Amino acid sequence: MKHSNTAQIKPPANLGQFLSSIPLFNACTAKEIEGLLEGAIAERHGKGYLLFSYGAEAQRYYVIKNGWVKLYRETLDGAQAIIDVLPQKHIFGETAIFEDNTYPYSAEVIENAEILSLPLKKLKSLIESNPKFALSMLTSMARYRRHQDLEIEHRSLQNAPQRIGCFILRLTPAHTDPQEKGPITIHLPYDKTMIAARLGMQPETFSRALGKLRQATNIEVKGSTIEIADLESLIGFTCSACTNEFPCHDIDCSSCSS
Amino acid sequence: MKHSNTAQIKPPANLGQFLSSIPLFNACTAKEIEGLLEGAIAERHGKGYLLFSYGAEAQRYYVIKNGWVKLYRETLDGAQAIIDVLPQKHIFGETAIFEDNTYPYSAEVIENAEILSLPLKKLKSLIESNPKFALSMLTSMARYRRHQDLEIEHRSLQNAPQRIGCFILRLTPAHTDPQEKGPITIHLPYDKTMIAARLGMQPETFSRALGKLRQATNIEVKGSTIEIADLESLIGFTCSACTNEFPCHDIDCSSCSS
DNA sequence: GCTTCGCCTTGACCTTTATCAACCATCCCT
DNA sequence: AGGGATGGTTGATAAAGGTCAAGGCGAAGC
Repeated sequence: MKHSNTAQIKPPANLGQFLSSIPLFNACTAKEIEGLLEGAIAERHGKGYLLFSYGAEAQRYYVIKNGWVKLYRETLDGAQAIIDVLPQKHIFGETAIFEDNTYPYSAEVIENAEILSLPLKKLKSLIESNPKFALSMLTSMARYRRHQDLEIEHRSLQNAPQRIGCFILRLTPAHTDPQEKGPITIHLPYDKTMIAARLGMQPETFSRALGKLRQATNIEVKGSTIEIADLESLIGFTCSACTNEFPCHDIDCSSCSS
Repeated sequence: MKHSNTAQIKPPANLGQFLSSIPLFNACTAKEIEGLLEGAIAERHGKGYLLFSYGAEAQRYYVIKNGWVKLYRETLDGAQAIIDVLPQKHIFGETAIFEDNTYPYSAEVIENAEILSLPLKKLKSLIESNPKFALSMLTSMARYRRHQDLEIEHRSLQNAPQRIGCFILRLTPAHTDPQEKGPITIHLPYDKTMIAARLGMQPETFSRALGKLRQATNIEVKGSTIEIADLESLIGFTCSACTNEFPCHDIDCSSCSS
């Protein structure tokens, strides 16, 4: 295999600072962070690396330092359902605590990534000992829930070009003003095929739908670079089939746990 | 309007016992239950009664004593996205605590229902003061998350007849043996139109898809009564496009909060 | 009894998306 | 430069589901 499962150990450094920068751990003391980090492992993985499989026994949860990870499940005949595709700073695998200590989905690296893995045991004891942290955790889960609700909504109300438009809009910088005039340039963060799967459509449909979107909203597509000439037009086309107003940015899911 | 928004006050009685029977509150002491119930209101509402609207300020959360409630959001032009349809013993509206104290969806009664509403304040202080309860809450949210993940999966992998089949299977008693031979009779719990919306399809599609399902699996449909002659056949047809094995029953979502 | 209304079904037609197949572009490797 | 991945696009066709319009049917009301 080309994108084989390369994994290298990297000397842990500054991990505490990194963890603290994640909203879920915002309120943790230095001591607590230190506790969470006991037994931490930081690794670099190539595209295609399987972090864990659905149903496997869970001892660790994961934090993305950079890169992208997809969460999915698959049927007996190999069809995959993409549950989510996560960017840096996201946490995943931690819900195994609340199940029977097995992972409720599989997780695979889709863009070369640095991944931190931490013992679930420490997380669990922090939840149990610090009510404030439990509340953070709840807040984080509630955020994620809302993010998933939105996903369901998109699948029922938006068509393919609109789902792509929405995906693109959520890639614009978080502080973008809907009235913004000048052209905005964004880069697709991973393969188009993967984006298609993430949005619940076939690659062919994605390609064609992107074409329609281009025609309808004057965006320019060059490979994985997209230039939005007229933001308002894109918003008008996309968000008319959604219950949220523009600067939704996943309802700020930057602080989600998953 | 025919199904107008009737609401009657009902003398609260035995509410404590009812609350304790809900998994989320299982571990609560009698005293804690009593605290939660301070300011409780039990009401009966007719079909169509709007409990609260998306974005409204939230002071209370709700528990379904019986009947059915739909959670949804809508676009400016009136299209609704059904987020979920909840049966008795479910809790909803409680996530407002973790947002900005507004409801993240609208909630409407769809079958005459008895609904209990409780002050969010008391819930919040219980979470903060009792780490065990916070953990119950987390467990409950994690369950719900899984339930929503499954929903997304169904929408990407199952076609209309399969989604209906899955819906029917989840209505069979929880202890049903997949090998069960004798015919099983179930009743659709609410309008077919509503089920269609819940499953993300049009009423016409539902009607036709139910026809296909009937042909494919030898179920018998008479109004809202369905007789499953051959359970294995129904399972085979339905669950082949799903990552779960049969007795999924929403991964026992009886203990979800929403 | 008849009427009415809400709910459900059916038919005809159209749009959207999936599927199958071929082809192109790019990058990488040697 | 050539060969082979990989990823993306395009065309033809089919299937699934949505839309519009009409009609059936049963429960509730008169």
